[in-house]
Amino acid sequence: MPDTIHLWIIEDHKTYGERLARALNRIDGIACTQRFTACEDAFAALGSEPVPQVLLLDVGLPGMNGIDGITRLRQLAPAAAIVILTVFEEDDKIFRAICAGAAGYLLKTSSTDDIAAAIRSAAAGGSPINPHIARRVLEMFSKANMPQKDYGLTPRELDILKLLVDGSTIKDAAAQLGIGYYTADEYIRSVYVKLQVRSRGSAIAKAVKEGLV
Amino acid sequence: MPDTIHLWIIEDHKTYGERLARALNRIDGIACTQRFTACEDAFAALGSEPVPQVLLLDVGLPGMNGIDGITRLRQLAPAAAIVILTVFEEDDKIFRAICAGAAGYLLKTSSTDDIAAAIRSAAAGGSPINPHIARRVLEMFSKANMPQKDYGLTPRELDILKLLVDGSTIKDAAAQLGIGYYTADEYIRSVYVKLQVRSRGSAIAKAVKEGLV
DNA sequence: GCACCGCCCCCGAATCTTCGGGGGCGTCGC
DNA sequence: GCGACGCCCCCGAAGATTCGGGGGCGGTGC
Repeated sequence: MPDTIHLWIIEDHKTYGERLARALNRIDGIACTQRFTACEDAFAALGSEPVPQVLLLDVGLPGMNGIDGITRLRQLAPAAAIVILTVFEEDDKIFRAICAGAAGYLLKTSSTDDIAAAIRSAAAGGSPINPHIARRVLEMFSKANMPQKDYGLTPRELDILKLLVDGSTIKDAAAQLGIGYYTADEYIRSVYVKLQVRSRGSAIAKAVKEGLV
Repeated sequence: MPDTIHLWIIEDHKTYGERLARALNRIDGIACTQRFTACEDAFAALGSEPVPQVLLLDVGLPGMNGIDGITRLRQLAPAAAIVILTVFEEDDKIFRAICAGAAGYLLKTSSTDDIAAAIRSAAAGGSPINPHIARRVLEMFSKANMPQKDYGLTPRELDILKLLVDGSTIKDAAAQLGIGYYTADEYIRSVYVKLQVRSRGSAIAKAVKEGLV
């Protein structure tokens, strides 16, 4: 890594931001070229200053809520990797920050060295995540995709279900599968029983929600 | 951390596994007490041996596919943190490993020190993830939750749509909202136009898929 | 004033869905 | 051989849905 990484810090807690900037500047290969105490200031600067590779952001409180700040920053500087540095570790905050496009999530308990390493990997296209946070993310991830219940649907039943989800009528679906209308109807009824629903609509909703298709 | 972390390694590449075990054993606070070349061997050992805190697993190839291996290991040793150590970085593999309950994901390009640090944070309840992989996970995450398109549905239209997704008929939905059947029908038609679908089924599927409800 | 839009209501006819029955064929395991 | 099960087919009647029309009320903005 011959080039130094240009870094901006957005941090409303003034003394912490200052100390962090000084500490990081002492490290080889990292140059903190700007420091702000509010997202809005950074928006303005993005118009005139060269865009940094990495943006360290405290999704704290000031004015604009941090999440929207990420969104705006991403619009203004798509190339910059936005790394969150905060004290919060609520699932919801983490979740929304990630959805808004954060490229990393650190806790303020991290050491300067950890932060420096994180900045480097963010600049290299990685996503440094505090293991604690990562555990949360992974849990959310698997929770969101776990309920892969097995309803014992047969292949044919799944075929029909897929077609229904795609918007076919029973008639259409039967035609596409090359079977008779009544046969298709039969399968659908069986699907209803197995999914414990009593209508096409609920079956489709359940199928999509639980990723059966 | 006064106690040493008990570690098992499951790695089909014999010499790599041996070297890694030796290297890790030289590190303070880590003891690799078992080493296997196939998941099945580990299953057996879990019956008689004390369960390790951390399980380093190469989701490579032998016999059982690695993903199912994770699932089984989680059943047999729910307390153990399973950390994947592999050369693969395809989205699908990563995704499924995480869904199966992996607590970490490292690449074999990692240094021994990195691996040791990862083992420590896994034992402490964290989820060490290679920043490269983390980026992938975060992208999957935000991609899965981004397409929050705005179809310009009115509040009333959304009400009806929600009820449809929950399995109501138009009549039921109308009753629940305290409006007439024909009015409900009206809204539904409008939803169809806005979502560009032509049937209840597709509307429900689209609504669920895109998280409009 | 007038257009536009959200909200509310109505009708009829064609079509689709649901659910109660009825049947048959082939394969697998006991 | 017999049951269980997947797959295939059929009927009819009650009810739901879709789509083509029709109407009205109140608010917002030009």
